[in-house]
Amino acid sequence: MTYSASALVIDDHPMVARGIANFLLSHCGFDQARPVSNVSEFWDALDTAAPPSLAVVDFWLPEGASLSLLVELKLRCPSTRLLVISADDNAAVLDKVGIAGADGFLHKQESPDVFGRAVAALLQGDSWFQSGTQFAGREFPNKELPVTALELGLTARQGQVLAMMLKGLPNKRIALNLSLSEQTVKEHVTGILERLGARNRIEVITKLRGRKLEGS
Amino acid sequence: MTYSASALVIDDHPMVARGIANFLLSHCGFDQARPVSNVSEFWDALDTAAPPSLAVVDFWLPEGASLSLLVELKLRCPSTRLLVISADDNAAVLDKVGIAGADGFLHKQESPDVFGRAVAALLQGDSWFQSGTQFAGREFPNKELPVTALELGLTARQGQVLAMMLKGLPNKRIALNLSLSEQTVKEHVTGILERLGARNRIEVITKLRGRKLEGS
DNA sequence: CCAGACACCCTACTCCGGTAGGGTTCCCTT
DNA sequence: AAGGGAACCCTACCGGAGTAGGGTGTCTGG
Repeated sequence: MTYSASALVIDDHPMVARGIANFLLSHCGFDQARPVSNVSEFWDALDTAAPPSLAVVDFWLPEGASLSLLVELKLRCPSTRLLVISADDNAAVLDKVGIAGADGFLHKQESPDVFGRAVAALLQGDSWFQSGTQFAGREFPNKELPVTALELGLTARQGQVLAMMLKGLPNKRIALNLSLSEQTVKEHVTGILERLGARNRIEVITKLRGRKLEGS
Repeated sequence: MTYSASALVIDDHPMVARGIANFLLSHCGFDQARPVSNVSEFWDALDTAAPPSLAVVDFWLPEGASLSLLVELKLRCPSTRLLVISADDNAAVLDKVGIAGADGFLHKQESPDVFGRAVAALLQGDSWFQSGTQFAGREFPNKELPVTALELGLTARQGQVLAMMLKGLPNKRIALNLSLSEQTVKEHVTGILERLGARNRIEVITKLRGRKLEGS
């Protein structure tokens, strides 16, 4: 279980990032754990080293950058496991995080023990969404909270296409609705899949579980 | 709009069925509308005549027969439009009805005017789910109410396959999980599609919108 | 005892979804 | 002026999904 594991930890409070990084080194068998405290530092770190096995991301980054960061990260380092931490126990947060491609979610005030188990689970390829219930779990009443296309790092057009994908429309129908060629729709779909880190439209649909997008 | 339209109306209270049938004849341009008040009568009527353009089905039939009746009907007469009526405004009802393949849903106490518009919408190929919001609408909080495979007229095996389909698993994976050949899975899938009146798995997923089945 | 339903397997085919790799236009920023 | 990104179009290809049409064995109810 203690392979060679590297981590990148981002939290806008440097001490927190540092603390987590140290914990990973001393208690989780990581041989590398770099703490950063802002987004550009984060990308720098990514560019100057091999993709880490784990990224720990604070949800409340300035300007709400975390969601797009998650998406972007999943895109650039598909193999990196994503653990999101937040001081906030809002179900909506957890929900959005799941959509954006995180592999796990934890409250900051969680005990080190739990933290360690979550990390272990992620490294093994499992998910960890607080209390072990996959974010599809029933205690999150799925309030149809709208997710904006922008939050997911999508273009406006991709957002329109995604909205129809979620209704279950096939490419041909979407093309008709938007007066496009089927091929163009396919390209938008490909873009969406890439962004959301899904392998096909079914994964997208099950991830977003019948949620609605901004512009209806 | 007033083609030759025929209807079959089932309600366990004969007077209600009769009243609706008359309304269809006098106000909706139907040239045939047969009221029946129990299930066997219903199937008899179906066997002895061409599939009607519209079926009006009371949700509260004895023994909760309406759900399986809907599924069965959709299977035997795919072209028949299905309007479900209920005295009950429980969101769960509306939800289940949508799953079972109904094209529209109405409260019994709805005004004749609305009733007429709903019927017209259905005959045009549209859906009608109370207040025009497609049953995907936001005012139904989607309580993850479990639907049993049996309620949908599925076999146990089909239920297992469906559960995995809803998680977004491809046939190959389902086959592995159940130790089956991919082909066998395909056949179960085909059976499910037939039953639920869907054209592909995506329609199934969007219809059931991430709900859970009985046996996990 | 036999019909029918169910579960299981097979080959062969079609169609749609998604990828790859070409191209044009518009617009925005450098 | 030049580059980049987004939107749009095309052909060609591959793999998964779903259908068609064959087959086997088991169990259950008339």
